[in-house]
Amino acid sequence: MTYTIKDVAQRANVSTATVSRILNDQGGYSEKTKRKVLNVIQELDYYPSGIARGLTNKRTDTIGVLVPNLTSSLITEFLNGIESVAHKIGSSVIVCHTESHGIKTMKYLQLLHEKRIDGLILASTLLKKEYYDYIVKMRVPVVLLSAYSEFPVPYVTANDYEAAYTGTKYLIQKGHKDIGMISGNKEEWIAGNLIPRVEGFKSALSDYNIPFYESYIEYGKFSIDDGVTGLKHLLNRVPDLTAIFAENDEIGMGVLSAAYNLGIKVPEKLSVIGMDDISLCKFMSPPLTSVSLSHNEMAEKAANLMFKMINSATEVSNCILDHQIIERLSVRSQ
Amino acid sequence: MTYTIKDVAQRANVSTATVSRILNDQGGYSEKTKRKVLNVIQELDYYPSGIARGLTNKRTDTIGVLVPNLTSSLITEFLNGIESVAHKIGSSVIVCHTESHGIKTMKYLQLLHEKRIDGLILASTLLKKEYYDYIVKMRVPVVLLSAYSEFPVPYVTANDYEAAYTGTKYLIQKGHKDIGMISGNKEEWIAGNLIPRVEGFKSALSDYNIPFYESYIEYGKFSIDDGVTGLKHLLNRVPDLTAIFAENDEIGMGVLSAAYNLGIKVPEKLSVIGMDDISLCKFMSPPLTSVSLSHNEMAEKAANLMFKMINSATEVSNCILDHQIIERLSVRSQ
DNA sequence: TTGTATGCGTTATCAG
DNA sequence: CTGATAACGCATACAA
Repeated sequence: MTYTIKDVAQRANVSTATVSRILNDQGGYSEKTKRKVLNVIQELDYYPSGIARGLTNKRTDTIGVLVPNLTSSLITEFLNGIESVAHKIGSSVIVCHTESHGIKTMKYLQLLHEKRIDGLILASTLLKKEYYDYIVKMRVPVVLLSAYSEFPVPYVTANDYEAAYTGTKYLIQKGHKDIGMISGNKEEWIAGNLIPRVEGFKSALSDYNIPFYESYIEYGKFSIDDGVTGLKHLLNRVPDLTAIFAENDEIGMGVLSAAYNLGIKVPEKLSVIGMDDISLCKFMSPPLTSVSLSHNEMAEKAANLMFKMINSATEVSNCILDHQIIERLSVRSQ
Repeated sequence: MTYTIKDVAQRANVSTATVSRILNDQGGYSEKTKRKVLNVIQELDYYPSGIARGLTNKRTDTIGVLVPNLTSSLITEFLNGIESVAHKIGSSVIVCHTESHGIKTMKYLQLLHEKRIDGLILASTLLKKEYYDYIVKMRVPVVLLSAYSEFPVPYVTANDYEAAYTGTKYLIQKGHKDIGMISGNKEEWIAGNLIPRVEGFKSALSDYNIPFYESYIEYGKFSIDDGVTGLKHLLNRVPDLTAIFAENDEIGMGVLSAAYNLGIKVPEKLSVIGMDDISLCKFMSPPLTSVSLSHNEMAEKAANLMFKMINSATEVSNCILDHQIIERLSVRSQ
């Protein structure tokens, strides 16, 4: 038997209104009745129904988080950060694994709509027009995490262009001239980012008068596997690369792995740098140098932004975070 | 403006009852009215309120998943599997990151109770009496994933004892005699598992007449960091170990990392085997040999079990899954 | 300080 | 086949 506010009211000889007031600290009751009611609540081990509450309050204390991938460390670190601030604020998070599928994403959006979530975070996902249209109809605050959009939706992200520039420059200053890049999905980057990382890579090369060839870039997806196949392809095309700029750490890990299996010593024969600085980097062999985009901060900022929007309905500004090179052992001077 | 069933009913000149019937495919209406109503629904882009529905149906199509850790790959792979079957069934999952804290766990249990979730999965978490008591009061189906309990709660787990035995035996048959083990939290294992992995380790040693010393075991937690500090401590105590049996892959990864930084070649100087076979194993340098516990299957089995319980309220049986050694390159013959 | 009554958006039980 | 209407569990405006 699970009790209702009525049960509590009856046992305490008060009205449900009074119980409700006490439950919500609204004032307007004597200390005595408060104690009486609180006692009954304890006795019955009564917990108010969140759904009934949601029905009247139009607020479910639940948010949705859309992620394209649950096996990516970056994403789960995002999830971690979001969950943390949500819990602090008293909200729960529903995880929605979209697998980058348009259809699954739409289905999830509808589901979240039915569940009447208070807010929504899209992590590392490209905001298609279809999604955007639906979201405005839902009328819930949204924020983009690690993504950018032309649509008027607040985002929290890094300056991918500059970060990639910095990373590439780092390699150059270490004396590397033959630098390959393994990038993720081309279209997704172009659409979902302010300026893609590849551009930063190219700019750095150009600024330091290093010739650039399209064949030095390998496009794939964003997973570890893409790092391993990426390296192989790249090395087939241009064997004398001395350094690899990996679009993200998962790809970087793939490169490390492929290099190991190919018998290519890192960093002796090949330097590798990644991006994001996920927590696994430092445990790689060798530890992976990476451009940190302070994604922990990013996730928390995004979540805080969203809750702010939920509470004040005020439009908020975007946020572009800083980056920083974390030197480890996967890069050496040429 | 977000529409209600009333709006739909009015526009279609029918009663809300009829709309509801059509919405739920209950029959008892003409094709004509069905089309009419469906049209209006499309026009308005109406989606029924899940919370209102939940209030009457006493079913929220939402489950809770308690995880002790969101940065562990094993856990997120569990989450991945659970989310996948939940979504197939039309349920959403609320992630609850307990951080192994008793207090946070209780808070989460209460929260989930308020949210009136349909079911609950505890992943890799020790079911304390306090939790158990609360859960029976909640009256929701629970299943333990990768854990065991004396309380009458169904669980889906591996035979940790045998798996560890097999892993150790594998090392022994490769000619190793000086094998160290890095284990997780001692108390948690004893309480949360049928027979802890350490016991399998000891039994194998004993069966093959290899003397066992307590100093060969290092206890820590379950993270990568524990693997790196674990190896250091172990090597301090007994420097001529030729192999390490890591209680799980995260620890194994830590061992690999520490070995690299210590200049100890794996597998030439030190063999390492992990457990769980998380997807990162094959990308390590060297690729980490591991005892696979088919945790993908485990997660899905647990989720399916829980949904079965939700739907039929029938008590279900436990499930103990098989294991298998996945040979890679981190172990070599002595 | 407290209680009554109504609404929140559905579903379900009755009648018709 | 269809329509009132009463729940579901809570919050709140309005009375008292």
